[in-house]
Amino acid sequence: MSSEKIKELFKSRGIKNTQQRQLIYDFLSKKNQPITAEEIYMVFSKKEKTRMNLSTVYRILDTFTKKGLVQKSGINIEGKSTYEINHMDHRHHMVCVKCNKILPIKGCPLDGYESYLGESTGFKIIEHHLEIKGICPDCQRK
Amino acid sequence: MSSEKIKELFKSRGIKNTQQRQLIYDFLSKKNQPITAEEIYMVFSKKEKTRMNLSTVYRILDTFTKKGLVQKSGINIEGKSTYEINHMDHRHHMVCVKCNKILPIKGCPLDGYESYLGESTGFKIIEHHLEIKGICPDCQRK
DNA sequence: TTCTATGCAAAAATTTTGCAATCGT
DNA sequence: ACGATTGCAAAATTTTTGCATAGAA
Repeated sequence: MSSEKIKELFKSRGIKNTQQRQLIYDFLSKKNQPITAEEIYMVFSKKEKTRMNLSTVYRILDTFTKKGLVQKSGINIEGKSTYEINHMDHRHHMVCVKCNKILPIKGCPLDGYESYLGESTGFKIIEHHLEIKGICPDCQRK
Repeated sequence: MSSEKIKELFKSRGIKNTQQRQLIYDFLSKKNQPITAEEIYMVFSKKEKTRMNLSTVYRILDTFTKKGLVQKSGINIEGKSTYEINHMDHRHHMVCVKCNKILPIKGCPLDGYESYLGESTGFKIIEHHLEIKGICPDCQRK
């Protein structure tokens, strides 16, 4: 997504277009994985050209979350919260218990099941949350 | 589960049977829902008869997790990690967001899917965790 | 220009740790 | 009695906040 497109997206949501917000949004949309605020901070604080404070990262993630651009993921990495782009399409992940690598899963295995469950139990289902843990191919070889 | 049964369970896992561990295990198995360390602490620190320190709660949860009795849930409540009993029989629940009623689900909707996922990605899948939220029939009528 | 966002430093909140006292076997 | 567990206080870590400055509309 181009810088101009992101700017438009921000405008449509009433988010002021700042350099830091551009950078974080762009980064998250490319990352496509739950990531901690600190990881984001590390990426940018190392670069000479960008000014980026950890507080700012937290504040921007908070803003994005409130505006629905980002969501706090259920996954914690070393005790830190993680965030990810809020794909309009519902998505799940696998987490490697050894290296904490996160892999998105294509599609949702509960598609269809939810409506079946709702009908058979009378529950009005609002959302679900699925976490799959395992060992990734790399760590299996070690 | 009786105090004696819990004691046996501890013994079988090499966990020393202390008063605090009994209390926490008993509480968690009845609670049957993700809960924060602080919530557990609050429950017991208010009672005259029990001594229970927040550090102890964290340490016990850590011990239980390592021994497989408890698992850290993916869900964070107000920025705090949550923990829940690790049921040996693989089971899922629906939680009513209005009255917190919990309804077990028959069967696991991911049966079969896990092996498919493992094969197609090379991940060695260890476990999964599913939470379904909705509004129960009773609360829909209100 | 005006209002908001950022950086910085400090505070608040959560989780972990060291050590002496206590408890369980 | 011995080693493990707990309470307490303090440290470490993560997240939030106040305020002056810089930046966007």
